[in-house]
Amino acid sequence: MEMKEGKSSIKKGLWKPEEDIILKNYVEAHGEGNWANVSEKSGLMRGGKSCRMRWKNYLRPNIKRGRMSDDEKDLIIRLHKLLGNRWSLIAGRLPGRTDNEVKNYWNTHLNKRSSQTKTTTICSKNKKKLQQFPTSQPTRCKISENDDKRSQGRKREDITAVSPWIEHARSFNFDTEPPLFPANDALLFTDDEPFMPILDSLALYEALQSNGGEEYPQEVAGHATGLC
DNA sequence: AAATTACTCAACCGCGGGACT
DNA sequence: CAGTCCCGCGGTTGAGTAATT
Repeated sequence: MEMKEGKSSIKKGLWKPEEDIILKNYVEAHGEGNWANVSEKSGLMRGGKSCRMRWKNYLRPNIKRGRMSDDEKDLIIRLHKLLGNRWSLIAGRLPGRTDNEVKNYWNTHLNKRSSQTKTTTICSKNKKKLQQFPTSQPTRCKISENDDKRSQGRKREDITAVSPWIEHARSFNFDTEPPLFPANDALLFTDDEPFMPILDSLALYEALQSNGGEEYPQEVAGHATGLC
């Protein structure tokens, strides 16, 4: 897996304007996809993933850059409360914004803010960080030794370590026990809760409805209302 | 003015999953 | 069915820069 990108000839680091032009021209000529071949065929010495990421987060048409509007902030907060860290889902509701941008924005602006006001919705990973660096700022600190140790042995198992809420979720029987929907959705979801597929479409529906009810797929609304 | 600290965000990495052979 | 390839996601890093001392 990812063998091709392990080659030493693959260039890394910030993209230069001329590389952007090459990639943009190539994608506009050949379309998106088949990223693995892009570097080879376009002459870029970049990995497929890097090309895809650059296109998706920066070069793609209709990318909206700059400050988040209040509406966007509000929607991010609302959707994050409901969906958790599913940035691509959240970004999908924000025209012109990318998952990376939403994720960065959350981590740098909103997470900081919420950690100041909320005490019960710190995700398990951040808990660890906060214990390590007892400030309200969850972003990285310049303690490179810790950083190195942190980056080593970074594995999925660490992330998916069983926590009490997962155990709780596992014990929840959706077949016989449909979830209740309190008026205050904060009671239903916290950052510490797992993704519950059965609630996903409803969560989106509710989030969007209370945000002015912009367009959403019919089947989502139907699914959601069907549950209610 | 220089050094240090804090912050932002583009980019990288590892992984899971679907498609294909 | 198993192996491989590719795509996309989410977590994390680190360079660049702003703010502070």
